[in-house]
Amino acid sequence: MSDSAPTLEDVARVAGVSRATVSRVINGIRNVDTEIQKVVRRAIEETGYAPNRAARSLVTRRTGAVALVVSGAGEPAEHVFGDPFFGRVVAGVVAVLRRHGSHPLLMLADTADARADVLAHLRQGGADGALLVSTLAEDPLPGMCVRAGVPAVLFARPNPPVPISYVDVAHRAGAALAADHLRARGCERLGTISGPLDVPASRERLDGFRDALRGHGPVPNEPGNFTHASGETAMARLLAAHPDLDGVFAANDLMAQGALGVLHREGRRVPDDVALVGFDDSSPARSCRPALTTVRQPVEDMGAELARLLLAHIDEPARPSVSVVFDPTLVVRESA
Amino acid sequence: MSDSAPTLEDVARVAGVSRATVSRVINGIRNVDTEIQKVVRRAIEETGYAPNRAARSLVTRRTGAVALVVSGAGEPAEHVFGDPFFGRVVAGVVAVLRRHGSHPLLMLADTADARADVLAHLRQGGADGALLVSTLAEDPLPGMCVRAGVPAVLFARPNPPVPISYVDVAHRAGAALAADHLRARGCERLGTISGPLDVPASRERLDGFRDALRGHGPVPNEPGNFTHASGETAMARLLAAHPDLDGVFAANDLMAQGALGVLHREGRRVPDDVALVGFDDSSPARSCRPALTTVRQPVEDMGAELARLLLAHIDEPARPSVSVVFDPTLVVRESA
DNA sequence: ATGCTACGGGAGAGCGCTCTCCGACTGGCC
DNA sequence: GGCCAGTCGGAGAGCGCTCTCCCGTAGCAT
Repeated sequence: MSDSAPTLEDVARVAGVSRATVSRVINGIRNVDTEIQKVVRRAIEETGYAPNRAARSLVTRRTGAVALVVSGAGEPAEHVFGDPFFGRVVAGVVAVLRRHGSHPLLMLADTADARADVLAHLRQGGADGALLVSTLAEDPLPGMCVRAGVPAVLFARPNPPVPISYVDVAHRAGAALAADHLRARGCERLGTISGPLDVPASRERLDGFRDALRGHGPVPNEPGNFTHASGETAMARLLAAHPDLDGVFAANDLMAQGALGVLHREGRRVPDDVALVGFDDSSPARSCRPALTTVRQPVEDMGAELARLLLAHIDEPARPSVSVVFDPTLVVRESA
Repeated sequence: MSDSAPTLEDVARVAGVSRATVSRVINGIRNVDTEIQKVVRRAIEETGYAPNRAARSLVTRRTGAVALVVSGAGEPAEHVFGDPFFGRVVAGVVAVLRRHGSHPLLMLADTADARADVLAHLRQGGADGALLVSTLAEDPLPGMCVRAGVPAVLFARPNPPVPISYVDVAHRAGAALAADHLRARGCERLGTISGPLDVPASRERLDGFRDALRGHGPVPNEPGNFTHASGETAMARLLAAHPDLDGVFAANDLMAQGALGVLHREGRRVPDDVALVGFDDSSPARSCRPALTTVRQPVEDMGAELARLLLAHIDEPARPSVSVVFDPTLVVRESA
C-alpha cells in the first residue's frame, strides 16, 4: 500500500482481478460472478478503498451536487438564511436529495458578479443543476440558466417569463381563503398589508384578496417588505388612515406579527376589535400571542417537489418544463 | 468547435499556443508574455470556454466545496434548518467561504448511516473539509473525521474530547452576566430553565449561573430541551414548586419565550413580578412582548471564524488544532 | 566568443475512473 | 463433435486538466 489513498488499481491487485471488474462491482454490477464479487468486496474492505469522486465525475459528467441558489438583492445573507421559511424549503429539498445521494451546494446570488459566479460554477460542472429561490422582483438568473442550457427549477413563477419549471402556491386562492374567513366572522372594514408591489407573489395575494371581496367596497392597502418592522409601520399607517378597521390580512406572518404588536400598543384587542390573518404558517405564527390564523403554504412539500423536478430535468434534459402549483389551506388559530 | 463544451485544447488551438500556456493564463499566471496572455484571453472569450471542475479537481485534489454537516438526533430536518440560530451560523460561514471561492455542501448526519455517508463523501474527496454543527450530546462524527484525516472544525466543544479545532462561546461567563444582572435589579429568588443536562453547553450555562450566585442559596432548575414547548412546561413546574420566584434565567430564547407565555397566563407581570433573561439573542428575543433581555452570542462571527479555521486546516493539514472562544454580551431589553 | 543564468513556452505524463470493445470459456443443440 | 449463443472478465482508450520536465532564446558577465 502506498502513502496516498488506495485506487481502483490497488483494489484490483489485491483482489487479483482487473480494474474494470472492481468498477463493475462498485457500480451497476452488470454481470460479475458472485464469488468474484465477494473477493472484490473483501479487497475493498481490506484496502479501505474510497472511489475518487473527481475522477468519476470526469467521465460520468455528474457531480451528485445541485446548486441551491438564494437569489436576492443586497440584503444581508443572515436575513435569508435566518428566515425559517427558507429553512423549510431547504428541509424539503434535502429530504428528496439525500434519498438520491445528492447534496445541495449553497450559493448566494446577491449581485451581478455573484450571479456570474454561480453561472460559471454551473457551466464548469460544479453542480448538475440549480434550484433557484429568489426574493427579487425581477431576476435575470433563470434566463441565464436557460440560455446556458443548465438544468434549473424555480421556487415561484419566473418574473421575466422564461421557459423553466417552477413550483408555486396558489396565491390568489390563499388570499381568498383569508378574505372569506374574515367576512364569515363578520368583519366589515378590511385592510391589507401587502408585500412589495413589484413582486408578483405580493401582487397576486393582494389581488386575490380584493377579488374575493369584490362588491364590498374598496380595500385599503399598505405595502411592506415582508419584515417584522415593515409590518409595524404598515399597520400604524393603516390604523391612522382607517381607525375603524376591524380586519387585516397581512401577506406574511412576520408582518402580521409586527402588526400584532402595533394593534396591542394601540389598545385594540385581537381578534375582538381587529381580526388578523397572516400568510405562510411559519413558526412565529404559532408562537405569537394570540396565535396567528394564517394561510398555510405546504413549504416542505414544495421544496421536495422542487428537488424532484430538478432531478428529473437533470436525468432528461429535453424534458418539457412544467409548473406545479400547490393549494394553500387556512389554519384557524386565535387571531381571527 | 465540436458539439460539446470547449476544452483547453480548443482554446489552445484558437490561440495558437499549447494547452499548458492556456492553463497558465487561467491559473497563477506564473510567467507568460502579456501579449500572449491577451491572445489567450480573447480565445477564451471567443470559444466561451469554462474549465472543467472535475478534471481540475482530479489533479489538484481540491474541490472548492466544504461540507456543512448538521449532526443531530433523529429530529425532523426542518427543525434544524428552520432554526434561525443555524441560519446565522450559515450566514457567517458563507460570508467567509464566498470570498475564497468555496461553497458549503449541506449534509445531514442524523443517523449512523448518514454519518457513514458523510464520512465516505469526505474521504472520496467530495469536499475539502467539514464544518460540524452538532445538536447531539455525544457525537462520534468529530472522532471519525480525525481518524480519517479529514480536515474538520466544530461549532461547540467536542464532547467525547478529540484533538480538533472548534469555536465556542464562553457559556459560564454568559450565564454569569445574566446572574449579575438579575441580582443587580434586586431579584432575590432565582430559578433557571436549563437545556438537556447531558449537553455540555447546557451544563456550563447552568453551572456558570449557579457559580455566580454562590452564597445566595440554592438555585432551583427545570431542564428543558431548547424548544418553545419545553420552556412552557419548565416554567409551569418552576412556578408550581416556587411560587415566590422573582427572577428566571432560561438557557435559550425559545424557552424564554415559552416561559414568558406561562408567566403571562399565570398573571405575573414581566419584569415587575418576575424578571426573565434568555440566551442567544435570536430574533424571537427581539419580537417578543416584552422584548427579551438576553445573553448575546456573536453567532455570525463565530460562523465566520469556523470557516476561517477550516480553510486554514485545509491549507495546512499539519496545523495544530485550536479552540476559539467568543465572549458573550448582555443585551438589556424589557424583560429584565 | 563562450559560458551561465533566467525565463518563456511546449511536450507529455499522468490524476483515477468508466466504458466500449473483444477475447475466452461454457453449455446446449443439432 | 462442431457450432452458436450467452456470459464473464480483461485490455485499453479516453475524460480534461495540471505540472514537471526540458528545450530554446535572450541577456549578462567572463
